[in-house]
Parts: sequence; structure tokens; C-alpha cells
Amino acid sequence: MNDLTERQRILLTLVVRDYIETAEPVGSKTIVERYKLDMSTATVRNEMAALTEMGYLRQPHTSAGRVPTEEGYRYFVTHVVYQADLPGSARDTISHQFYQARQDVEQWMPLAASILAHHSRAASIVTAPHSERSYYKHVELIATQGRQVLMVLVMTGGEVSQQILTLAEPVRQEHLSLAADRLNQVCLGKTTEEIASLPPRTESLEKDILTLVLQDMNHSEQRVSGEIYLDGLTNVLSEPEFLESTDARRAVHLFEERSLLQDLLARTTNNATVGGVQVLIGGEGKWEDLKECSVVLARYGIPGLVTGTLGVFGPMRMPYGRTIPTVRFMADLLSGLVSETMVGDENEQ
Amino acid sequence: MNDLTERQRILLTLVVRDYIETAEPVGSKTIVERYKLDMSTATVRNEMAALTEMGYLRQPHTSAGRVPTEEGYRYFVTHVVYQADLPGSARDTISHQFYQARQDVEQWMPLAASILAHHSRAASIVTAPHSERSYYKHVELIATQGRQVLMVLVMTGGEVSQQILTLAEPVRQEHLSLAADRLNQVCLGKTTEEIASLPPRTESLEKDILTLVLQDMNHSEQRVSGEIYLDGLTNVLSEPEFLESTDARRAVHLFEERSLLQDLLARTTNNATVGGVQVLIGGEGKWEDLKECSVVLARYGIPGLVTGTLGVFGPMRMPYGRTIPTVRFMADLLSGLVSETMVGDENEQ
DNA sequence: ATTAGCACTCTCCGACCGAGAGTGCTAAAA
DNA sequence: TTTTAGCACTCTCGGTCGGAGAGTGCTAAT
Repeated sequence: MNDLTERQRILLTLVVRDYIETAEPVGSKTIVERYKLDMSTATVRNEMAALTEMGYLRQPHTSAGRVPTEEGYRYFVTHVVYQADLPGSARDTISHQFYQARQDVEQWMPLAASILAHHSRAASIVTAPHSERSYYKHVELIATQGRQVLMVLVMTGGEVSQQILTLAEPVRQEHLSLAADRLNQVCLGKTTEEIASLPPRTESLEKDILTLVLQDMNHSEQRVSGEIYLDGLTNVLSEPEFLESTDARRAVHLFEERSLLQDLLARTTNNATVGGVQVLIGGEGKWEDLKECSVVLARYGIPGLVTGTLGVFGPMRMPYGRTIPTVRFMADLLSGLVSETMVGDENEQ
Repeated sequence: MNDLTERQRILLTLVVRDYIETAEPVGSKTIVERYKLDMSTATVRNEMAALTEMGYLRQPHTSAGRVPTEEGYRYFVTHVVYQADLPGSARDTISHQFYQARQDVEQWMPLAASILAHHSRAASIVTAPHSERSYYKHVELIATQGRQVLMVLVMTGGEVSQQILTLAEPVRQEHLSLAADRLNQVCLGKTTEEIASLPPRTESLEKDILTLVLQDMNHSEQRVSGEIYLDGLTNVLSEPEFLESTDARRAVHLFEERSLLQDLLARTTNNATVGGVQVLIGGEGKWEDLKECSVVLARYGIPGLVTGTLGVFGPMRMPYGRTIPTVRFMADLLSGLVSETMVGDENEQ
């Protein structure tokens, strides 16, 4: 496959670059003039014919310029741009933005999504870090009107979940607090299984709460990812190829239907290489909805402990040269944040 | 303004109805045939000319059918459809869906958004209930790697917020738990001001935590609304008027830029009539982005205590007859849920 | 191996045209 | 006085046509 001459490599790169920039089929004349090549248009034509033959380029119709095929993009990504680094200035800006939000955990994910979208000029996808195992930390019971009780469960790592329990009869707040205290003493730091194998509580209130707790913890463990944050859809919709096609609606649909996204993320990132950036070009035949689109994904976090996924979604004609380093950098950055804050097991008694 | 003859009223209604359904300018012949009117097309033409004169209808161009103006829609909404009720079957379906999710508080808002979007076949907007005053309930401190501490603050009503605190030196979990206990004892049930006027804590850790707590509580009080949930954007984008126009992008943009939405919600619902449904047709000159769109909004919750907003966003050509009752019903339903669960102040000691 | 030249192909865009739908107006009917 | 039939007129929509422009592949010369 790597049987390209040096000149073909250059030419292919230029075509891809130019097409990414202009969104117009690029012809021999254009390329020679714009990049001041030291050869004639005819030569370029010959080489382009060869590249077309090899499947890296194609013509929308006879006598139009060339457009990269999926293969073409793939070559570009793997051979040319994969190693690229994010310019220091961009790194600084991003780091700075995160530094300013360092205290506000709830801001991290939306911020990451926003930065990704902005820097890649495409739509971004970020899932909150998700731990594979949940450890009980604390439960809080809040009396409300009548027989309803609001339960707030905090797990190690800071995941929080809420449920409502309807009691047979009203219970006073003090009673609730005592029950919560007792449970907290017994369950602190325990996993689902450990809690499940505890001797059953005698008091019916505590028994009920514990059922809910287990339910929540299970729920949290079985999810494939944390909450999903999206941003920058507008960027994608304003690309010319989406101007009036139905592709636009498909893209929005993909974005809105979280289950589709979940599926995409799950299937793409199972070859779990944290740090490595994965590029999915044109759906690879698997995703009908991604016909003209590309997805750049990376995992972040601590493998096997807490991980999340982040990435960018855009037209196949995507500025990979900027996107890929950005995704990689953001993954590293979030990995740092996560390992600084989200791990607390070792210090526990 | 209400100087329409009975026949004009009927005709206007029919034109609006038909246009809402077909999205095509409706002509005199169409209307007579489709609705088996007992008059000639010429009569209808005369009346339509009158309605056009009065500003309720307009023609996209000479010799095309009529299309409702904003005024026309407004007349339709206020005089015809405002009182409509949601069919019992729909009420039942919706109630049932909520009944099934009654325990899972975190599901309520996304569920509401999804149901709204589905029933109105448009895009939905739901803000989480938001209390005007925050009362301290509980703080939890979680030791993590190194000098970082994760603080989880629970407020009465179940709002939860998280922050990270970086300490000068590592502190053991037991120490943190003790500090949290002390704060919890002192602050339970207090408002921002009450906490602020407490004698300052002697221990530096507690002082720092308290600062963060106040910050979070203030933050939560000053927000105009809770988190925003959206759904059904796809519905809007598949309407014919958005097929290939730039309006689609504007709509997506509006939806994505939460701050715009916040603004819209804030400005529209300040004449706080819980229970009443507000209909904003075509931006009313104020919102450039809503040129061809309508928004149907209602507040829910307990006025002055906890409230939220919910509504529907779609093309001006919107099935108001279904949308308005749905929004009203959902607002009532959420109000019920909220007052059942989110109020706990009275029972507190 | 490269390049100049040339005939060819295909899209894009504006002009043009006829069909169809709907209108407003006028004059006759109720 | 109100309603209706009739008719000429207007405007859009879809299709066809033709020329300009851009790009190609091939061949022959360098």
C-alpha cells in the first residue's frame, strides 16, 4: 500500500490539504499555481491519474477536479498528520482556560466540550469520567412533604445520584438522619457485592434504602460511560456539504439520540488505547449515519479505573491537522485532572 | 381588533389550520373543496381579500394562496385554540410514563423534555426546578490523591454541587470528616446570609470550606434557572421551511447557546403566571433569531419558592392545537411532582 | 521522463417557455 | 345588497437549450 513515490505523496497531501480548505474539487492547474510547483500541469495530471487508479482520489464526474477518497484521507491521516503536535500557543490557551476553572468540577466537561468544538471547528463529544467500580461513600436522606424521602447517594470519586422513596407513613427528619448514619457506618468504602452480602438490616426503612443504594450503584457500574456533553453542532452544520442536504438532519439526529452516540463510542473505543487517537473515517461501512463524516476519538483517564471518552465529529473533509493534536492534547489534559482528583482509594482506611 | 364576522372567523381558522397541516399557501378553491364549504370560491376570495387587508393573512406573491401572518396566528391562538384541552388518552399516556419513572429524580427532566418533544412534534425546552433561596443541608468532604479535596454540597430540595479545594498540605480523611461534621451541625438549614453572619471558624480548613459553600450557594441562587434539558431538535429540522434555509442553523445555534436560551426564558416568563401558557410568535420583533419560529412556554413549580420553565420551540407554523394543551398539562404535572417532593422546609426542626 | 497542445466532456448558469394555480375585477343572478 | 360565474392577468415552477469555463486524457514533441 505504501508504494507511492515521493512526488505522489506530496501531490496527494496537497490535494487533500487543498480540498479540506476549499471544499472544491482540486484540479491540476489550481494545485500547480497555488503551491508554485516546479512541474507542469500535465505531469500533475498524470500523477493524479495514477493516484486515482490506486484509489486515493476520485473525480465527482469526468472532467472535474479530484477529491480524496476515504482511502485518501486515511493515507493523509496515518502518514502525514498523525504525529503532528499542537502548537505551544494553543496548548497554553487551553491550559489556561482549565486552570481558571480548576475548582469547579461541574464546569470541566462542558468546558472541555466547548474548547474541543472551538479549536477543531467541529462538533465535540465528551463523556464524563466513569469508574468501572463504585464504592459507597455516603448517603443522605432528606425529608420532604408527606411520605416522600429524597435520597442522595455519593460514591467515591464524587459521583452523585438521587432517588425518591415513598414510605408507608411519614417519618421525621431525625429518624431519617439516624438511619442514614447507621448505613454510612456499615457501608463506607464497600463495593456493590460487599454491601449485598452484608447481613440484612432489621429495620424496614434501612432495608428499603439499601435496596435503592444497590440499585443506583449497579446502575452506575453498568453504564458504559458517564454523562455525555456536546458542543459545536453549529460548526458542522455550517460546512458547505451540509448546507442543504439531508446529511445535516442525520448528523443532528445522531447527536440528539444519546443511545446512538453511546453505541458509537462503545464500539469504537474498545481496543482501549488511552493516549492513542482513533480516527474513524466515513463510518468505515459500519455506520450508515456517518456516510460523509469523520470522528476523531480518544480515551482519557486511568485505564481500568476511571475512564471517559472525548472526541470530535465533523465532515470527512475535516482539518485533521488541527483536530487530531487537539483531541490528543485534551485527552492528556483530562487524564491529568482525573488522576489528580478522582482517585482517593489508596488513602482510605 | 375583534371586528371579524363569524364567516371571517371560520375562514381564517380554516386557512391557519390548513396551512399548519400542509405548509403550502392555501387558495380559495382548495379551502372550499376540502372543507365542503357552502359558498363559492369567489366569496371566499372576497373574504380572504378582507382578511389580508386587516393583516391576518398575506400572499407570498401576487396570485399565490394565502398564508397566515403573525397576527393571523395570534388570532388563531388567542381566540380559537387557547382553551383547548388535552385528550384524556394523551393525559393518561403521559401520566403513566411519569409514574414509571417516579422514583428516579434524575430522569424527570429528560423524560419531560422527551415527552414534550414527542407530543408536540417540535423541539422541547425544560429547565430543572430552581429554588430562589438555598438552604444548607449537608456537606461532604472526600479526600483524593494528594492535596486535593472534593467537596459535595447538598442543599435542601436536593440540589447538589461539587467543587475542588486544593489544600496547603495533605489531610487525612478522618480529619476531613470531622470538619464536615462540625460544619454540618452549625449550618444545617441556614440561608446564605445566616451562614455568612456566623462567627468565623477558627480552623483554616473549615474556613476555606465555608467560603466555597457560600460561593456555591450564592451561585445557585443567582442563576435564573436550573439546568436546561433539550430534546426533539430533529423534529424542527425536518419541517419543510427549514429544509435548506439558514434558519435551520439559527435554530440549532439558539439551542446550543445556552446563554441565548436563558435570556429567552428569563425575558419571556417574568410576568410570572404559573399555569398560564405563553405563546411567543415570530420573535415579536425582539428576537432576530426567532424570525420564522414560535415558542410556547409555561412556568411550573411553586411561585416564589421553586420554579422552572418548560416549553416548546418550533416553526411559526406549529400545531398549536396540540402544543398548547400539552405544555399546559406538563406544567401542571411537574408542578405536582415538585410540590410533592421538593418542599421540605415546613417539617424541619 | 516531461511537457505543450488540443479535442473532448461535463457542470453551471442564465434565458426562455409553457403549464398550472390563484387572483382581482366586472357584470349578472339571487 | 350580497353572492356568484366568468375571464383576463400574474406569478411560480419545472424543463429545455446553449454558451462559458474548468478540467481531463491523449498524442506528439522536447
